[in-house]
Amino acid sequence: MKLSNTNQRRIIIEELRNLYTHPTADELYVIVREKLPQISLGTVYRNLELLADAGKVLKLELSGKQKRFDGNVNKHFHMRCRACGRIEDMHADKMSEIDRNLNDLVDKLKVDGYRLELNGLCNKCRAEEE
Amino acid sequence: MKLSNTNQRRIIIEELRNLYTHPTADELYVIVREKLPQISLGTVYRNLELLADAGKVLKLELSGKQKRFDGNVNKHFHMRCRACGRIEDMHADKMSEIDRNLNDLVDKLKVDGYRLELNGLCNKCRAEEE
DNA sequence: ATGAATCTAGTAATGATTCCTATTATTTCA
DNA sequence: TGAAATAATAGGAATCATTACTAGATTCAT
Repeated sequence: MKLSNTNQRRIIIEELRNLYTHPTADELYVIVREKLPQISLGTVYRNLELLADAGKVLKLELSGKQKRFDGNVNKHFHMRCRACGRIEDMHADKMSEIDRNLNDLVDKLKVDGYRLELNGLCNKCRAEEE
Repeated sequence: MKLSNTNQRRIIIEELRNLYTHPTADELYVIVREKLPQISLGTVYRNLELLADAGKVLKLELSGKQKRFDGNVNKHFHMRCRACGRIEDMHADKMSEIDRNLNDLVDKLKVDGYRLELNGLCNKCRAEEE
């Protein structure tokens, strides 16, 4: 099925790409409503699903009961902060080395791929701890 | 809070340890009911939670909407089969090497730990594909 | 054995997500 | 351009995994 160009869809993807918080569908709904007050939550869910299928956004199946979404489709890792629960991106400088490590792993185990969630302290909570 | 020794709890943990299927709470409920026909689903949920807190079973937060449980608390990986959805254990012979790889990763990223889900074909589906 | 602590079955409530439907918007191409 | 065809929407209902509640039963520590 071909995706139409609707206002709702355009604004959903636009707002998601402006965020670095990996919002849940309902969090994004609140934000999108500032631009489109009559949009429905179902529309947000449906579009996030379709956009994820089309590879335009990432659907994150991390721990926790709600799914989260990411407008950044470039390869990177996610860390859940053990203090506040926020999801933080890990744009490691050592990315290529880590990537090599994990590809080795996939190779050795003869599998297709992996899903990795890191656990630790986000920058904010680390700062507060000191 | 100290855990009492109830029939229900004993049989739940016993049955879980006999399984290698990483059952959901409701799947385990069906099995436990063969021994305790009047047990309630809530009891299964509550006990799995308590046993996980006590480190006696593992609560797996993998992708998919239902949580799964594992009576094997030794360190190992899980793979979700892309064909049938089953969760299979990865008791890699190369475990120690993999473990080293991942500990390096944690070290480099300065995080506390990780949660890894592998994706691939389980033994059964691989056999059927041939 | 007994009082305190813990647990149970059964049921209700919750909350994230999906489904449904009548209506509206977008696309296609004659 | 302007129908007809396709896809999308708002709003609300339904689903389903999980958690919460409660009165009565079991287990524990002494």
